[in-house]
Amino acid sequence: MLEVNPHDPVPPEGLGIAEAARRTGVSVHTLRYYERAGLVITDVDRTTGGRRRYRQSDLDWIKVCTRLRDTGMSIRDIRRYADLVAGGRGNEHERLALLAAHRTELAERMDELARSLAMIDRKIGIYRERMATGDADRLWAPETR
Amino acid sequence: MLEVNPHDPVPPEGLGIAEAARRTGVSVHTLRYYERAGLVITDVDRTTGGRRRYRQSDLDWIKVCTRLRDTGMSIRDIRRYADLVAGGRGNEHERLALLAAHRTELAERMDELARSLAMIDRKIGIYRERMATGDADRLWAPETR
DNA sequence: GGTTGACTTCGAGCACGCTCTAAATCCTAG
DNA sequence: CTAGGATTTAGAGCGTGCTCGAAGTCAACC
Repeated sequence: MLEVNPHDPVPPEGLGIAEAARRTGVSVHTLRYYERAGLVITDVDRTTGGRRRYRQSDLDWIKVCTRLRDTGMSIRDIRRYADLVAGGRGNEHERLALLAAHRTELAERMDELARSLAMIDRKIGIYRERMATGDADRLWAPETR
Repeated sequence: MLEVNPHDPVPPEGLGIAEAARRTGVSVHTLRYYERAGLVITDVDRTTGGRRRYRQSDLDWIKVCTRLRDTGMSIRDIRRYADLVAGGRGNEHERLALLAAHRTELAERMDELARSLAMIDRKIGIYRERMATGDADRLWAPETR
C-alpha cells in the first residue's frame, strides 16, 4: 500500500480520497458531496480506472471552501463564490461583494447572539436570585419561568 | 365576528389561534407544531367544538418559548425546559443547569463567530489590497482566492 | 337554514447539509 | 493470479424546524 503520512507533501501521482479527506478535515462523503455541489472547481484528476487523485492545489481550494463553510457560509454561496473564482480574473468586485455581504450577515448574527446572551443571562440571574432568597416557589411570573 | 384588537386584553373566552399567532409572533402552523412538540405545557383550552382558545397565560408561556427559540435553543431543549417547568417547584437547579448549558453554548458560538468574522475580514482585506494595487490577476495563492 | 371563513388533524413536503447504502469496480499486496 | 480493501455511482435517509395541503368540522352572520 502507498504509505503517505499526513504531513508528507502530496506525491506526484496525487492522493486517494481517504487521505484527501483526512487532510481537509471532512469525510469522504462530504468531499464527494462538495464536488457534486459544484464547489470543487479545480477539476480533480482521475486515474484511468476513475478514482480521484487529489493534488495539493485541489486540497488548497477545498480548504478555502471548508474555511468559508466554517464561517457559516451556505453551500449555495460558496458555490457562487467558486463560480466566480472559476470565471477567472475580472470579477473581483463581485467576489468582494459576496464576501462583504457574508460579513454583514455574520455581524448581524453576532449582534443577535449578543442579545440572546444578554437575555439568557437575565433569565439565569432571575433564577439565581430566586433560589438564593428561597423564593423559588413563590415567583411565577411568566418572565421568570 | 369577534373583533379583537392586537393590544386589547385577552377576553374571558380566550382568543382564536389566528390572533394568538399574531400576538406571539409565530404562524398558526408553528403554534400547532409547538403544541405537538410538547412545548405548550399550559394545556390550551378548547371549545366544545374542539377549537383552541388561548388565554393570556398561554400566550405568556408561548412567548417564553419563542424567546428561548430566538436565542437559538433547540426545540428539544425547550421541550426539556418545559417539562421541568411543568414538573413544578423543586427542580430549579435542573432548569438553571439547562439554561447555563445553553449560555455556555451561546458563548462558544459567539467566539466562533468572532473568529469567522476575523477570517472573513482578513480575506476581504486581501481582496481590497489586491484590487487597490492592481494585483488582481497576479496573486493566485490559494490563501487569497 | 345556508354561506363563508376560521379552524381541526394527520401526514406529506421542503431546505439544508450532510451521511449512508448497495452493488459494482479498481488496484495493490502477497 | 487472487483476495480483500479502497473507491465509484446514484440515490435514499436523516435531523431540524418549520410549512403546507387535503378533507372535514365548526361557528358567526345573514
